[in-house]
Amino acid sequence: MAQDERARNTGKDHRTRVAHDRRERTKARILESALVVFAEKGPDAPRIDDFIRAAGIARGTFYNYYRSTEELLEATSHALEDALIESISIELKRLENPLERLATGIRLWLRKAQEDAVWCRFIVRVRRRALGVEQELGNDLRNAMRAGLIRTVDAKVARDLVVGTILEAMNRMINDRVAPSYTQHVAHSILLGLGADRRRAKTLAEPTVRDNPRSGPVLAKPSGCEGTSR
Amino acid sequence: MAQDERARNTGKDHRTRVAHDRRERTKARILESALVVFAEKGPDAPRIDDFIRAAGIARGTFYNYYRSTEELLEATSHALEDALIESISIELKRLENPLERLATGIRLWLRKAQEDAVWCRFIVRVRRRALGVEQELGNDLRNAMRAGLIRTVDAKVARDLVVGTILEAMNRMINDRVAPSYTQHVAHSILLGLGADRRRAKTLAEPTVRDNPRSGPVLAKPSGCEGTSR
Amino acid sequence: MAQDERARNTGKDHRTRVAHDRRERTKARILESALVVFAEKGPDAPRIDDFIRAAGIARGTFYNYYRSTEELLEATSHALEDALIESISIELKRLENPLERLATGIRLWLRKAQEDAVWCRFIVRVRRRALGVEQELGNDLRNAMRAGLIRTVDAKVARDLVVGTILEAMNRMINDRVAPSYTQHVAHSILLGLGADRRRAKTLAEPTVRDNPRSGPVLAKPSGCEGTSR
Amino acid sequence: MAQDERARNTGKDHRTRVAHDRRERTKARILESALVVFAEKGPDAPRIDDFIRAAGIARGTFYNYYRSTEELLEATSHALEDALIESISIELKRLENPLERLATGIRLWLRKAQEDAVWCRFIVRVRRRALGVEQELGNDLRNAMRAGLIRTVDAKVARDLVVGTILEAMNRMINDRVAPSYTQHVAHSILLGLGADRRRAKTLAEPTVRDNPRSGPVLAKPSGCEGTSR
DNA sequence: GATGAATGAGTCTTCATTCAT
DNA sequence: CATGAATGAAGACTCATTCAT
Repeated sequence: MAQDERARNTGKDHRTRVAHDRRERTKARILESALVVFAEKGPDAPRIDDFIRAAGIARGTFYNYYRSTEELLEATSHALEDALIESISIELKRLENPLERLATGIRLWLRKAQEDAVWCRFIVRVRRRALGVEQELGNDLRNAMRAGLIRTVDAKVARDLVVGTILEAMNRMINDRVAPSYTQHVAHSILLGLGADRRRAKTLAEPTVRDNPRSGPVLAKPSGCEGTSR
Repeated sequence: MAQDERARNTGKDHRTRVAHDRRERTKARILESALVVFAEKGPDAPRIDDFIRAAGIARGTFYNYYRSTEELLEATSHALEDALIESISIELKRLENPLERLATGIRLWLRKAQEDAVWCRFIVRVRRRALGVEQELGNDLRNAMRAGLIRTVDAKVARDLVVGTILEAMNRMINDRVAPSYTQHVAHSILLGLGADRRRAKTLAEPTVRDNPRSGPVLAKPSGCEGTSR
Repeated sequence: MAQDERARNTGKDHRTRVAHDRRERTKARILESALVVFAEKGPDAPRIDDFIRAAGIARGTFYNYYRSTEELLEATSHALEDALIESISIELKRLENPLERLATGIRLWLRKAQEDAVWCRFIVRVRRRALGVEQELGNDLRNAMRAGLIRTVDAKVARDLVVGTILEAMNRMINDRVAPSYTQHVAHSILLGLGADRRRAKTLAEPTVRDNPRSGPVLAKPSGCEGTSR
Repeated sequence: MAQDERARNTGKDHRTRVAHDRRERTKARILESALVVFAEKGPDAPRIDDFIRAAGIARGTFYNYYRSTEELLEATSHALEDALIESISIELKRLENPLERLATGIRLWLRKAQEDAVWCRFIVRVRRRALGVEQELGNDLRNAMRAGLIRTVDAKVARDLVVGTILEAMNRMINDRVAPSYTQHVAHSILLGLGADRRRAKTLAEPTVRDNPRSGPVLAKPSGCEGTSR
C-alpha cells in the first residue's frame, strides 16, 4: 500500500504530498505510542483513551487510522516484527551453520530484551506469535537436528524449550534485576537442553564481538520508519 | 440472642448448620464454574454474567460470595494450588533425591496437564505464580545443584528453564494434539538443559508405574473437597 | 390493637402468651434500634440492613413486623410522639395560662433536646410533623393571642417563628456545643418575637424548679414501654 | 500539538472555541435542570435518570460533566449562591445601618421565596448552608448588637432565630398559600425576636419601593449568566 | 415466628463509536 | 483530516424482598 500510494502521489500538487506526509507521521505517532501502552498494560486492558492520550491526538482522530484497539494491536505487532527482522534476522543472514544461527539468535534476542524494556514488555505481555520468527526458528532447529548438531528428536519439543525459556527469562528481566551473566547462562542452558555438544554449547553461549551493538529503540523515530509503518 | 432466647430456640443450631452447608455448597459451585470460565477466557475477559451463567445462580448471589472477578480469580487460584499440592506434592513426599523429585514433579505436572484440559488452560491463561509450588521447585533445584546432580550455576536460570518450557509445552497441549511421547521428551530436554547426567536424564524422563494414576478433575465435587475449599 | 389482643389472650394457654410477649419484645427492639438508625442517617438513607444489624435480628424477621422502611419510620415517629406527649404534655396539663404553657413547652422541649441527643437528631433529621404537638401549640398560640398575652396577629407566623427557631436551635445543638444559657436565650427570643411583654418574656424564659427533671431516654426499655408500641 | 502543526492548523482556534461554547451551554443546561430536580425531590432521592431526562441529554453525557449526583448538588448550590449574591447582596451594598440591612435582607429573601418557587424549594429541601450568606448575616447581627440596635445577647441565638424562622416560613410558602401580609409579619416577628425597637421593627418590616422588583428565575439563561456558571 | 441464602429489578458507570463543526 | 462533545449499549453493583428450612 505504501508503494502504490507513493507512486500515485508523485507529481501531485504540494498540498497533497504535505497532507500525505502528515498522515504518515500521525499514523507513526499512534503506533509508537501504542507500543508503549500495550507494553505497559497488556493487550486487553488499554482503552482508546490510553492511546489518544499517549499519542496526543483527539478522540476522533484515532478512528481515522484504526478501527479498533484490536486492529491497532495487530498493526503494532506487525511493525514490531518488521523492525525485529531488520534488527536480528539481518544479522543472522551472515551465518550458515544452523547451531550458530540458533545460538546467535538467542543471544541477540536476549540482549535486545535487556536493552529495550518496552520491546521486552510488549513481547511478554502481548504474546502474539510472530510467524516470521517462528519460521526461521523452526528451520534452524530442523536443520540443526538433521545435521546432528543437536540431539532433540522432536522439533516441537525443541521449539517449546527455546521459546518457553526465553519468554520466561524475559519475564524475569521485566520484574527483577538480573546478574550480567544471566542471559549467557540462559542461552547456555537452552543449548544444553537441545542436546548440543557440551563444549560447543558453552562457547556459543558466550557473547561475541559479532554481537552487533547497533540496537536502538524498537521503532525508530518517524524520520526513519517508512519501512515499518504498515 | 439473649441467653433465655437461645435456650428457647430449639432447632436454631440445625437451621444455622443447614444454612452454613448451603453456603459452602454454593461457594464451591461458583468456584468450580469459575475455574472453567477462567480457563476458557483468561483472567480479564470474563464478565460477571459468565460466572453466574456457568454456576446457574442469580446475579446478586455472586456478590454474596465475591465482590469482584478479581477476588474470585484469587480464590480460584488458591483453591487450585491447594488441590494441586494434594495431587502432586503428596506424591513427591516419598522421594528424597532432589533430581528424582524434580523429574517426577515435571512428569506428573505434564501428565496432569494432558489429562485435565481445564486445569491446563487455567494455568496457562491465568499465569498466576503459585507460591507454594515455586518454593518447592526452588528448593529442589538448589538441592540438586548442591548435590552436583545438575550443573546449572544460576538457580534463577534453572527455574526459568523449567517453568518456561513447561508453560510453553502446556500451551502447545492446549492448541495442538501432541504425540504420546511429547511430554517425555519435554521432561528429557528440561533435565538436559539443567545439566543432568545424560543417561540419568533419559531414565528419569521415562514414565514410571510410580506415576500415580489417581488423577481426577482439579476441584473434586463438594462431597470430597473439605480440604480444598477455602 | 394492643387492647383487644390482650383481651383475646386472657386465659389462653401459656405458650400463646409467651409467644405474644416475645413478639412484643422483638417489635420494641426493632423500634428502639430504628430510632437510633434514623437519628444517625435520616429518613431515606437507612437500608434494611442497618435496622437488622442494629436490632440484632435476621433479615427475614424484619418483614414479620414492618413491610418497608417507610412503615417503620411511620411507627417510630408515632411511638416518639406518644413518648413525647407523656413526657411534656403531661407536664403542661397543670398549667392554664397559655403563655406560661407556651414558655414551659418551649423550655421543656429544648431541655429534652439537650439531654437526649438521639431524640434531638431524630426530630431534626426526620422532620415529620407531629400532629398532636402541632395542635397543642396551635391552641396555646391562639389562646395567648386572644388573651392579649402575645401581640402576633397571624397564628401561622407565630407558629413558624416558634417551630423554626426551635428546629434551628436543635440543629445547632446537634453539631456545636452550646453555652449553658443558650436554650434560655432561645426561649427568650421566641417569646419576644411573639410579642410577649418584655418583662414577662424574660421571667418565663428562665428555668424553673417546676421543670421536671424526670427525663430518661425517649423510648424506655421494653419492660416499661407497652404504652408506646403501636 | 507541535509548534509547526499548530501554525498549520487554520481554524483550530475556531473549532476549539465552538467546542468550548457547547460545553458551557450543556453544563449550564444540566445545572438549570438539576436545580428543578433537586427542588422537587430533595438532595438524595434524585437518580441520574432524573437529571438526564430533565436536561434532555444522554446518559453518558451527564458523566462528562459531573461524576455523581453529590457533585452536581455541590455545583448547583454554588451556582445558586452566586446567583443569590448577585440578586440580594448587591441590593444591600447601598445600606450601612446594620438593622436596615438585616430587615431588608430578610424582606428581599422572603420576597424572592415567594416569587421563585423553585429557588424556595431548593433551599428548603436541600438545606445546604451557604457560607457567604451566613457570613454577611453574622456580620450584620454582630454589628447591630454592638450598635445597640438589637438586644439579643448571643449572636448564635440571633442567627438561629432568623434562619430558623425564615426556613420555616419558606417551608410554609411551599405547601400553603399564604396571605399577602404573611412575609411582612414574619419579618416583623423576627425583628421583634431580635429585640429591635418596637416601632422600628414595624417600619422596617414594611415593604418599600426600594425593594427591587428586578427578580427573575434563579439561574438566568446562558446568555446572561457568565457570572453565575461555575 | 426466626433464619439467612437466593433472587433480580433498579441503578450506576464506563467506554467504544459517531458526527457536527 | 482533526477535533472533542454527545451518545447509548454493555456491564457492574446494590438492596428490597421472597421463601425453604
